[in-house]
Amino acid sequence: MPRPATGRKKEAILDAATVEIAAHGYHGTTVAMIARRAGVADGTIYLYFSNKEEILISLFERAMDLFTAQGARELAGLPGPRERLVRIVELHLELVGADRDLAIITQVELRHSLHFLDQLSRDRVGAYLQAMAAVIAEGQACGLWRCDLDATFLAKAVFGVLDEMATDWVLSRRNTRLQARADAVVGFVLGSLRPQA
Amino acid sequence: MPRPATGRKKEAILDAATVEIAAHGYHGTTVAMIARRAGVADGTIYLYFSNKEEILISLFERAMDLFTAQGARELAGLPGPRERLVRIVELHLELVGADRDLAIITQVELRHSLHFLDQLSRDRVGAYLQAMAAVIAEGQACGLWRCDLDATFLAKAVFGVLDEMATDWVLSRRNTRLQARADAVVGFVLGSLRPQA
DNA sequence: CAGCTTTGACTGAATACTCATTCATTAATG
DNA sequence: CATTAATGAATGAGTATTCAGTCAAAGCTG
Repeated sequence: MPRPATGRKKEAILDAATVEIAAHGYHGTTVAMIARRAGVADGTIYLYFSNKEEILISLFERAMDLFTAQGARELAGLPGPRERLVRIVELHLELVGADRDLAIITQVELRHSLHFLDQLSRDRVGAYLQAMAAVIAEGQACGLWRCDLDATFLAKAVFGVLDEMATDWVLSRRNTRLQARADAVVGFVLGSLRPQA
Repeated sequence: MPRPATGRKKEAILDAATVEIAAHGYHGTTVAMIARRAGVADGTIYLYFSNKEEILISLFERAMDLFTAQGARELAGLPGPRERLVRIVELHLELVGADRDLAIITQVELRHSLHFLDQLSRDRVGAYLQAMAAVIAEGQACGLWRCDLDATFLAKAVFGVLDEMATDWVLSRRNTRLQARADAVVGFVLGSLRPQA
């Protein structure tokens, strides 16, 4: 191997790790398996990642960066909180549903240990929840949605629904598309936010 | 120690495993750690469980049996679907919130591998979801709740909300009680089920 | 440009562990 | 005594990580 564009290997390692970890789980995947699939030597992994766990973290961060980038881009143009929330729901299901291997990792493998989940939750997912809560608060402020429940609470509830749909899809063997549930979820969520009678 | 009441040790091992796994995670807990806390020898564990994973499974099944037993008992006396669903929400939060160590295991540690989660999901959690869907379908049948969404879907959505609240509580460091969120969750869930305007 | 030097990305066998599981032995019991 | 629960040291399989060495390319020099 001469001196090929550095950075290609890092991507190759992350791609290989996604496939292997989705198939065998984090603990069932050895560093050697990832190296083999990526077409690099075991040691090469350690030129790009300081340890096995960092591969998993990088995987998640790469995915989350794409997610938030696309989210920010798409939401910018939308006029009201209703349109934005609907788009958030659609995007969530669309992006998680786009790559089953990655979905297995985000919905199952990443929920490893308290310490791990705690850290992820606090950082990236926390920001996502806050963004959702802001949209909901806006809808509350203009009288569109119920105000008897806290926007942060409502955001968590909506996230819970989305997350459960995603996990259910990952675990279901049938060959459905996650996106197909978007209408039902939108119906549920908008229903739940209507002002109380 | 030769022949003391058999069965006590099994419980002791499960209790010890709950504490250790909650503190260090499943993979961070060694069989020796569980044995030490339970006050038995390493080998004794294998008189009661065929391997380490079976300890985790037994743990979950013991908890789930208590859960469904109490659920069945409490729901029997309630007149309508509304009362039953409210009680399901309250019980879910009450029982998960009653033991933080156990909650760490059900909300975090058990979600380890696809294979594992898949199996649990299909069996015990599947039965729980079906019971909830039955209550919702009943409410739909008597015109109490919206009929434009499938009862099975609605049950999953409600479960998602409950599960997210539980996970959020487990990860939050503040010393709140999970039960304290019951009113908000009930408000959200009943709101989401109202018939569409 | 032709030889020479330097570089550092890459390799993969060897290391240095950790732990689940076993089983020969011990001791309580009826 | 015979039986059997219980023990815990020994085993050995499995694997993350290291590191001494390789070699293609880039830089240097006259």
